[in-house]
Amino acid sequence: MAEGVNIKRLAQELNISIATVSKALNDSYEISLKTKNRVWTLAKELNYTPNPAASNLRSHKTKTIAVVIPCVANNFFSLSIKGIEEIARQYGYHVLIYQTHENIKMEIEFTNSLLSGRVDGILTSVSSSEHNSEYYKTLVKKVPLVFFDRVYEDLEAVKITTDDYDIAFEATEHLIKCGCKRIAYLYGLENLPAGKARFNAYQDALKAHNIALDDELVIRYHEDEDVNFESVKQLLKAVKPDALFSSIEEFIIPSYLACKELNLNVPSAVKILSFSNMDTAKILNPSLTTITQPAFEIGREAAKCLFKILNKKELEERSIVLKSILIKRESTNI
Amino acid sequence: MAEGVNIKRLAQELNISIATVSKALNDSYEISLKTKNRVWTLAKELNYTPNPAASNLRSHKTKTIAVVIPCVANNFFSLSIKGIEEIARQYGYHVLIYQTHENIKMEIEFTNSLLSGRVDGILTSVSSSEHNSEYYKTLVKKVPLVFFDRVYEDLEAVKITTDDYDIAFEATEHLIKCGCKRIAYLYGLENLPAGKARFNAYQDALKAHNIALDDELVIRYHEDEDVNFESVKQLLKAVKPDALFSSIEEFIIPSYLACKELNLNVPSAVKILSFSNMDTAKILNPSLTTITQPAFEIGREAAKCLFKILNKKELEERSIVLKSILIKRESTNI
DNA sequence: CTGTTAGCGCGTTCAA
DNA sequence: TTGAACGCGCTAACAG
Repeated sequence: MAEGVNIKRLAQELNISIATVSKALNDSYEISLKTKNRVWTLAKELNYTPNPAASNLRSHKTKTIAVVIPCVANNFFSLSIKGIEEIARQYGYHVLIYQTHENIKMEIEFTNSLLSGRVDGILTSVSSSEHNSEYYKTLVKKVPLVFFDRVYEDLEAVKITTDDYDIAFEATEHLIKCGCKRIAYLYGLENLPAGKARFNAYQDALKAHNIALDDELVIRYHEDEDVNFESVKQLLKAVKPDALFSSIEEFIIPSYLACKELNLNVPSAVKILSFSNMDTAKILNPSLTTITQPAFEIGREAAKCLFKILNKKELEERSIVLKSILIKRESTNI
Repeated sequence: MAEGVNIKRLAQELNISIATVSKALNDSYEISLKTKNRVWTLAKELNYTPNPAASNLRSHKTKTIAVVIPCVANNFFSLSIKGIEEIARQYGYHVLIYQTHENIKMEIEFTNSLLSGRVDGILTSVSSSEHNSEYYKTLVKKVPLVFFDRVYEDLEAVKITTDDYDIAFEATEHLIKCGCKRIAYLYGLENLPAGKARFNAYQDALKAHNIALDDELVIRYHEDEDVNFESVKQLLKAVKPDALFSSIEEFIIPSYLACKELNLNVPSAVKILSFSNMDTAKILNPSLTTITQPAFEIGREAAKCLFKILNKKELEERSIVLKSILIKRESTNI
């Protein structure tokens, strides 16, 4: 029934011009309420839906935004998408998803493919593999773009991030107050501001409490999860830390499994603290303390900013920083 | 640089007609290799990308598919999307995401909004809130549509599902062999074939082992997680089961928390077994046995089927059933 | 308030 | 082998 119903057809049936129908459907002030009503009722009757391609071609508006992220199968990003989608619906927008898998080439390829007018704007959380701000420097001039969570420091752009430094500092202090002296750091997102801020906060907190830094206590994320497992195991055996501060949730599983294999009780022998948006972290109580980023809110804020830009509204801030939450666990409580 | 580059521009620069450029770009047999090469090189030079709206308007092909699911912030669905995206990329397709939040009205609204030619095809996992096969009965005739995981039984359509009955039977038997006699069932997806199959398998397995069914051992999923927590707690207190078979992963957290609150050791006092795609389930070893659905593969298969349909290729099967895996845990091993 | 006209960028006749 | 012309469905100027 909806097949082949276009404004031309509506115009014919109502004996008015195509332009009038178009204006009526867009609720233009030029059209009388009476005519509008006639058009609207017939449109509903015939189940008319505008052809998006035609309207886009003419108006240069796609009613579509793109989300370019490393991966959807990740608690943080899937929650962000949920937030983005919610806002997009409010504005009647559609949401395209692109996963880069931390591959900078795909990131560029996808983003370029969006430049031909497929979307009105883009939300991006950059890949951690390489630094690529030159590319984005020219890109932000071509298309409305909002960065969220994973951003580049040296880039003039609209950014939604979290208080990585502050919360990591607080978390480190928490471990110290729990009596930990040899806190290992599982370093992720090295190439990004978020990763660096977390690591700096860890170091600064140790210094502030007169605890010597020790390079041996730091291990770096590897994309092969077996390697991470081995690294953590090696660390636990060789350096004997009393806590593991995991800066990304990908380190949680190898941490637990390594402790288990070495018969190290969590949290009495080794405490584990991690950035994480896993719901299941609740079950790991009392052994896991988590830093939870407001992923859903980040998605919402990022989308809101983008729509402000699209609607040419003034942004109060070009950079918004949301607060994370440190969820302490029973036995690690002070 | 890519701004305003269209076939008209290419035609002008090369002193040939627009039509020739169009044909050359589409590698038409009518055009000489020499001309094609001239066009292709210039196109690359000027960074030409075709306008998707225009080409869609003309050709009725959008190079876009939609995924309509209850929620992305869910281990199963986010993995499915990952699989879908991977296949879509291979075909040069774009992926739109719509979350219904188990709301049948949104499901219909979204799906209808896609009928005006915004996408070439749809992948759907239906909402569990209500039965709605009448709607889909007419829909499948209008647009290429593949159902995955959550489907309607009484619907002639292409479906990708998993072996819910078999695996739930195997899981129940596993619990029985571990010595459990009073296995509680946490019932989710009641309105869907998957949910019913799991429950039937549970009952049939008990019968096969001459264990009496007991309605008191069954509780049903409620969307308010506090209610679920209370239900499980109540169940544990009043009926004293020796195992909880959770048919959806949403029951895992309330199950653990309830056991904890009642000081019931898992798995020695109560065993927990659940459908789940959580990576972190690994940590819960030895207390949790999981049934893991091949979410990623389901996404891939569903997408593959859809593209076969779009390319008018013959489908070998209109219904594909993939195998789930029962991951047994140490202490519950036989 | 309503209608006429002219494209948006592309693909597909059909004629040369 | 190429090109001129038309139209997909809609919106935006401009007339009336």
